[in-house]
Amino acid sequence: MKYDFTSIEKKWQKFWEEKKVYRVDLNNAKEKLYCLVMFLYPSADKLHIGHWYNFGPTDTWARFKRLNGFDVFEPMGYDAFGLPAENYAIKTGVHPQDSTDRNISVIREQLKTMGAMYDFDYEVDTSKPEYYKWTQWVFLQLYKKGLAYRTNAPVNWCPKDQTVLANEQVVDGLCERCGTPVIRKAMTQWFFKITAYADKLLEGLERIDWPERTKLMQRNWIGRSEGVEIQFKIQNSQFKISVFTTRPDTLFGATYAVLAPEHPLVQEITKPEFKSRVDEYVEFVAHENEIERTSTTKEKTGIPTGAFAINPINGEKIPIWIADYVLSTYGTGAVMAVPAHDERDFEFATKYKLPIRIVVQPKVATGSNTVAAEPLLAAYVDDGVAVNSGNFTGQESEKVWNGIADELQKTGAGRRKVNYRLRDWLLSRQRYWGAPIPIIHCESCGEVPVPEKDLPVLLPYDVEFRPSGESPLARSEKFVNTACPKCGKPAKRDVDTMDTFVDSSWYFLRYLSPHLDSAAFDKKLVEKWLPVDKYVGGAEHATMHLLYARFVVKALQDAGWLSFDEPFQSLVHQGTITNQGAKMSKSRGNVVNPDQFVNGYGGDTFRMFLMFMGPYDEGGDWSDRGITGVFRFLNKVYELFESSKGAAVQSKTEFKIESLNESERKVYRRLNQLIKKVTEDLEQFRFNTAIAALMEFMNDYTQIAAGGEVGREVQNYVLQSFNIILAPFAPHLAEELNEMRGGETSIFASAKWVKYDLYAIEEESVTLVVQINGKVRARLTVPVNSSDEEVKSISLAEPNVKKYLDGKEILKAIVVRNRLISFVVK
RNA sequence: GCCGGGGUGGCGGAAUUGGUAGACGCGAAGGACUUAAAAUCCUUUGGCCCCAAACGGGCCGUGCGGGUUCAAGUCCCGCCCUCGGCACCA
Repeated sequence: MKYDFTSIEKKWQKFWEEKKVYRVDLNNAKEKLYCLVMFLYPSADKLHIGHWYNFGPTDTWARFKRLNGFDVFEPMGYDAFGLPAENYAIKTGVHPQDSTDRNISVIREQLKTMGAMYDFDYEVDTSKPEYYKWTQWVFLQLYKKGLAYRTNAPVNWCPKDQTVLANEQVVDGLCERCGTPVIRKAMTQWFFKITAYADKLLEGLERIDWPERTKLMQRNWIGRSEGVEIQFKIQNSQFKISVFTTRPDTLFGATYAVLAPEHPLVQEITKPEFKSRVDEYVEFVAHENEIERTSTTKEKTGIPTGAFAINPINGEKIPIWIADYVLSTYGTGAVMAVPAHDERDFEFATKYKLPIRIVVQPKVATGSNTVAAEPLLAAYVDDGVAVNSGNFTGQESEKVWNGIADELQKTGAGRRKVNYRLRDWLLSRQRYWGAPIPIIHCESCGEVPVPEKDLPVLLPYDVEFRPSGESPLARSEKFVNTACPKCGKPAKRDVDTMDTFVDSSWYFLRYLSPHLDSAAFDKKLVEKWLPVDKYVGGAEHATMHLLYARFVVKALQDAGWLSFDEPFQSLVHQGTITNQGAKMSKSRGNVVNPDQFVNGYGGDTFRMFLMFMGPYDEGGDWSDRGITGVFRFLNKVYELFESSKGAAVQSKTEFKIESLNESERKVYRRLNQLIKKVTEDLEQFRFNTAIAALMEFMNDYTQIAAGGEVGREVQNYVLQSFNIILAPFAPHLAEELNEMRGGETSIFASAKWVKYDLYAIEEESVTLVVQINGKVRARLTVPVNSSDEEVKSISLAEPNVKKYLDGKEILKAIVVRNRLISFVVK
């Protein structure tokens, strides 16, 4: 019989589903293990290679854990709300709900061909009222804690599509869909106060097992910086400007101050004779688009206001400018400019001929490190010794930093302050396909949250969702008009929907009880199963989903709903699979469809090939070259089992190595080495080397066994063990082979991972090299753990060694046990 | 510009963390089986060289240039290329 992967895979998929092999008793599990992949975005009706690459290997790890006795919960679901479905609808007229439902039913069938342990009774679908009712509930919990608020803020606006865009839809300042430069527009928007958790989000990173680079990205994104907020009085004015600086030690070097053009004080302080030019400039900046405004290569522009600020440290009068390089959204929206010690200020001061004063000199002023007298060629931004700094002159930067901060604090002109780069999370979308925000606006009561008993606020099906600049829901009279829950008078619903990242920031809580209709999640189960033990997904979510989910969990903990504050204890990123160097995407037309490989080689071969390609976290450029290697391997395995059909499934599991003949001993040793290798590699997601080891073993085993010296008992033991360690990689095939050998149930229900015999692993002899002055001159085979003296005398007897030692004096001989001997000669 | 990952045969990639570079697989070449092809199996396969030949020996070789060491893909210094993230965050 040939390896008929098509019927084998169908057969076992059906078996698993019917027998509910992967059903976990969530309440009574003893060794819980929650293994999670980032759920699917069903914007297209097909899985692509990236999904397989994410899900397949993760399932292999999960199966490995299951065989090791864990109660593994491995769910799958759909992140079904979102723009792609809506855009598709706008283009084709197919309602997003219809296209999403259709896509999901196709995808679900495709998922089954992967042979993962998903229990489809535990699916979640974020676009279903039974799910988003609880997304709305989550919103209300945050709202109650004062963590959701509405305010007027600048958002990304695409003038062509007449719609607001999510940040992630703005690529290099352009609208992702039509390529039009995005502009900023002030609109009243909903925010989550994620900045209130900045320090907690930083602190939590210390306690979780995540890739360092991901933690670093989050740290950078949060961007904590310690500094001082300093008040500058304004000459002849009751106003003050407040600036944030991380370099109070350079305060004596401040030669001007700058406000962001949007700063509220601009209108107040501008001198009448400067007003028309200032207004003109503010108008000009407002019309700059995102690329122009944020480009670092663009020349900075600015204009004086005619007003002057008083430097609180020395009473000096400095001009106040407005300039586009100061952001209104960070710190106080105003800076003190120290051109000698800040690159941006230096560039600006040089351009506008503003004074530059050196107040820090390098500690050791030697060579190129010397800061020469003016004119400076570049800003000196490092620490050093203060100069031109009043009483502080001569002190080191750090001392000056604290000295000036203390003095400002004493005089009330400043205070130490921590600032963050992180902004609050803008969660409202003027879009149709999302969860409605459960808020009602009442003329007499104002903003009123929808009472929890009235959830869900249903998303109406029959809505004109083509974009026109206002929320599509605003056009649905039926939706908008309601009664105020407080006073009963006519009121209007909030017409915005939530960012899909809200949906995905709590779904891992819902999986355990997806059909529960009395709560968002089953508290008892969540306490038992969370945090997620292993979370696997793309690194592109490092500063979005992975940050949002951490925030929501922390907020829910503070609201008393959870007892833990980190959702994902351990995180792994799969690498990205590219095609001809570019990310696979529909718009590039370079998406590779996995079906052709599933049909041509089978799901087992395909998932195994993806694991064999290279290190899991590196991904790589797609090529199907090599898939035949894995296919051949599985064929060989199949044929080997086929040829020994009828051998007992129950076999001896341990042998005394002394009682075996030479071939058997070799096989037994190789097998135990293999088990050790695969066990260690799987633990660390090193699938490629584990598979290479499986192949090596097969090669060696068939060769040794061909000698005919390997007895039946040992053969049985080898097949039995080999099949178990193969099972996580090729689950369908393993089931079939197990059945061939008389197994009566699923191998995943009956078998246990094989323990290796440390004693059996040790080799009897090793090959070691002889080096003379660093060059390899001979290789010898000696008994393992031979003594240094033995090794030395054996190597000295080698002809080639003799040749090179002839007439030389041995200065040193270094022996590395079981590795090498190295002679140093003269 | 800043931060992080990575450069190893024709290709995907191994290498116990300083100790036999190129495991495993693909591809290629030659051979066996076959009327033929496919499939399968066997042999060879980093480059150059010495020898009549060897399953013998030598030299070079892990992006480039230096260094440390008995020994460097691995450590140090200085560059180049590439991928990812951030990008006027004061």
